[in-house]
Amino acid sequence: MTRTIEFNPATARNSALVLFWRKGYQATSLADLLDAMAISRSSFYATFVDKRSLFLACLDLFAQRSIDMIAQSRTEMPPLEALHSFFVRNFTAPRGNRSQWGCMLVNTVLEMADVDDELSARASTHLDAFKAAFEGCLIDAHCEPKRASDLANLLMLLNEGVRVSSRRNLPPDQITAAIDTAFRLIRSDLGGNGP
Amino acid sequence: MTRTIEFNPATARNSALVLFWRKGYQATSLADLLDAMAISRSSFYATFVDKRSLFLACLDLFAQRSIDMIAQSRTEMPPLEALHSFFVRNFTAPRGNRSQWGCMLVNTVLEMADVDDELSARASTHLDAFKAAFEGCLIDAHCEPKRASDLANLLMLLNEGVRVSSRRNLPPDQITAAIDTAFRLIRSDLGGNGP
DNA sequence: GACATTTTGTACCGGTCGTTCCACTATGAA
DNA sequence: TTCATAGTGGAACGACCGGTACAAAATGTC
Repeated sequence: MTRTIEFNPATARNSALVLFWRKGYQATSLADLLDAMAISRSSFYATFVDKRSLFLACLDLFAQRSIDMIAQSRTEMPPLEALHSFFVRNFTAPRGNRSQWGCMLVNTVLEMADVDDELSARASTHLDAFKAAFEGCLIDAHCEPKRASDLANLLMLLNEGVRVSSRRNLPPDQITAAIDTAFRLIRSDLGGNGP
Repeated sequence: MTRTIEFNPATARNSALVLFWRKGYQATSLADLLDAMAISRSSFYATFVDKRSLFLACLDLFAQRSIDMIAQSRTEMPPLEALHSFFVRNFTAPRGNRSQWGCMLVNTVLEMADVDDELSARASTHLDAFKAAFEGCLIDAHCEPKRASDLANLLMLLNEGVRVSSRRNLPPDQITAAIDTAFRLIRSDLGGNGP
């Protein structure tokens, strides 16, 4: 007896995304993918072309979701709190242990640098959107443009660092503490030298 | 005509280190290694056991060299300047474009998380030594133990972030500027709230 | 020159990789 | 009932993987 309903491509793609996110491109075999997506080899190629194309689609999907996450935080609370909560939420487990998988974009940049320029560059381009989002929040918080750009770059370093640290099985409070310290420094800088 | 002198294992291992550093474990094939090390397949297995063992040796070697780098900076200038220069030097090209390869430990943590626990954990353990070194510098700079630990954790995030950013082909001054901003904030925090 | 040692070149192993192909089966509409 | 569509299962592909085996060649020592 086989499945009686057509499989849902979006659901299958999402299963693939999770696998790529956790294990990266190279370590994820086709067998792993088919198993997780619960579709046959034939359906896979008919629907997603090939492994590489699917990975690119997942990369784009991941980026879009992440940016949406920042945008939503931004509608729910003051800009600086939104930023802070984005950082904390990213490695404080919401469901499962997603928080220990880091950021698929960061993972891909590192895995594919000097291996596959297109994949690495695509991930890096998506990361640029993060900087823009950070900068937007800072502008909203009445930060001068020059300093907003500076701090946004710093927040990028911080974000990438958090994504690395979250894959290291460190005591969680160690990272939250570091994030809190960073935001305390930033706030005091903004408060003390504001216009 | 073949080589007339025995190959130098240390030199060969160093060539392997560079390759692993740039391309990671999985993307580096045995053929790549033999080519870079300029030795035959037979000599490889006779001397380095297998690919995995060689990688572990390279990982340890990389960690030792990095820690030595911090220690040396620390003997050459005041502790806070030593820290700052460590950060800047790590992605300002000293020779070749080594600075664009990031940190082999960070690369390995990400590549091997959820793929090979032993390799990932070993890299992560080596990273712990960085935190200790950072903390030591801060203590030397007359920082209270509690705050030294806090700031060391923050510097770890910053360091990991720099190592990711350095693989992204960004304008270099963008990263230096972010590092400078971070150290400005830290200095002002230390100066304003010192004992 | 003879010998043991070291290194090389090469062929080969079993396994896995991503991909293609095709006969088969279930489904839904006419 | 017939027919097109959608999905399955599995065999087979060629390429490459890390690792082994072994005879030939170069080397240093006596």
